Amino acid sequence: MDHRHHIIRRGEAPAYIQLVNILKDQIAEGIYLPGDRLPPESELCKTYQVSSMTVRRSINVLIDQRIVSTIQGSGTYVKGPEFGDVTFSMEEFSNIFKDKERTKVNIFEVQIITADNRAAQKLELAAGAKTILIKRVLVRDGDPIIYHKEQLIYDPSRPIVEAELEVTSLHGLFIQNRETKLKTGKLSIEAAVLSREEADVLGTTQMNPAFRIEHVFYDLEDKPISWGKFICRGDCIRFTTTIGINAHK
Amino acid sequence: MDHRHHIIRRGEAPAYIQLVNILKDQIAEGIYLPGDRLPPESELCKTYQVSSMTVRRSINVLIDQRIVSTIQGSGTYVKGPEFGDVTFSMEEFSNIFKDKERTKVNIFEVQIITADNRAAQKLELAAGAKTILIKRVLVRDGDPIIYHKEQLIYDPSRPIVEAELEVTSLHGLFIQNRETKLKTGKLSIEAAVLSREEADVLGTTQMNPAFRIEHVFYDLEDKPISWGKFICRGDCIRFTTTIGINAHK
DNA sequence: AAGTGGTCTAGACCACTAT
DNA sequence: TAGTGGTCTAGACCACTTT
Repeated sequence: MDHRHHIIRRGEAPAYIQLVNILKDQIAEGIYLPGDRLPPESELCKTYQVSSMTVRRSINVLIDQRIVSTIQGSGTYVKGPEFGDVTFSMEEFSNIFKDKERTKVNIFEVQIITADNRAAQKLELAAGAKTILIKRVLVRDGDPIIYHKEQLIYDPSRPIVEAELEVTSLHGLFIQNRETKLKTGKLSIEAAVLSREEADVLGTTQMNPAFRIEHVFYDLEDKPISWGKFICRGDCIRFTTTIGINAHK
Repeated sequence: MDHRHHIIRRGEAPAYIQLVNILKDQIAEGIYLPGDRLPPESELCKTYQVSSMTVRRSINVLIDQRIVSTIQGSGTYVKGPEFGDVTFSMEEFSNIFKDKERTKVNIFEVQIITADNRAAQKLELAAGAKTILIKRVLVRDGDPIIYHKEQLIYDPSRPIVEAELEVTSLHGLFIQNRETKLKTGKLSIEAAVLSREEADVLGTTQMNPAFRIEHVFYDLEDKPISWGKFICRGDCIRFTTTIGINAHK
């Protein structure tokens, strides 16, 4: 592979991006190996005829991408791929919800129930407080693939209106809108096997593998709004990612 | 909560970090709500007495953190938390391997076998080629929690030496070292239930939930080196993360 | 035309590391 | 002390949106 050794002005990508790509190419080709020191920034300035700020910005991008790390006063060093740096994105998962042509959300149960200990703890409620239980199923191409079970805090002083339910509506969670009342959330993924009820809802057999994604959402005052779980058929969902240098072309 | 409205020079955090925190605080307090436009950068320059480059850098940090997004020529807008932005880190998982006090890796099987179709495809080998099969189990505090099954390409023209096995040794994967020969990898997580063999190795009962993390690692020439799976007891591993604004204090 | 985000410079200054 | 990373400025220029 041939790689560029200078930066094109006018109408090309920004200089700092071009420099990022040049350095990434050189690392990917093995010109700089893990542990090697890159040329000092002052030298990169001269070589590529850019200012120190531009070089700095390029290096910062490489640091963000965990391709290099720096030691002040010493140099910039190429990192090897590290397992601990790996992240999995929920984007694929989220895209299932956004594809309105193929997917449909059915609410099949809504009722007001008394929170059990676990729910009360998660929602920071007194034991015996009331919550709204919502059960939804997400259907893609006619097949149920995600079962969502959620409890919302129920404040008797305020009437429940549809808009209230919308607070954590699946649509609102995945598509940005101006009415979002959520500030933060905590999520955790665990491996599970389907219970009888879950298997029934998802139209599959009990004991099949599944992901359970538990969530608690909080409002602007950091008070819990809802607690629930997405139960996803394991044969429909898989999280993938890459480690190391992602090709930029 | 009281929040600062000016930037402290001398000995404090860098100006751009302080500005990031000021803006994050204001968003967290609801002064700017999702969909709102932040003050123009020129105004932030005047208000906080910093240069445009410094403001820009702060905004870039907020963009990276998915707290705001910008529309050129229009403004900088506060985002609400979005599911698609969520990522899960393998850091917790990786830390299990790094804790050398509590964890031990046992190789309990090494043999040369003929690659089946699936292995040959993943490793880009001709059908019937030979691979080295390695089975390891990771034990923490005496309990087996992760079972690692891996096939390395076997090149008869090169003798197999210990160093060769080290290429994808668990240690090398998790701790950065200068001998890393890997360039990239592909990883995917699936939900699974333990097979008979897996349950035996992990000392638990069949049909328990588990994560299976499949991996393919590639060398500098983008040729596959190894293919394998980590099988993790579901009751030992859980991936957690947060959504929205992370408190900076 | 005016306002807003986005890139870039040339150099200053500071903090840290190596020798 | 010399070299290296890290922050910051004051202003220039460009691309895009809004009015």
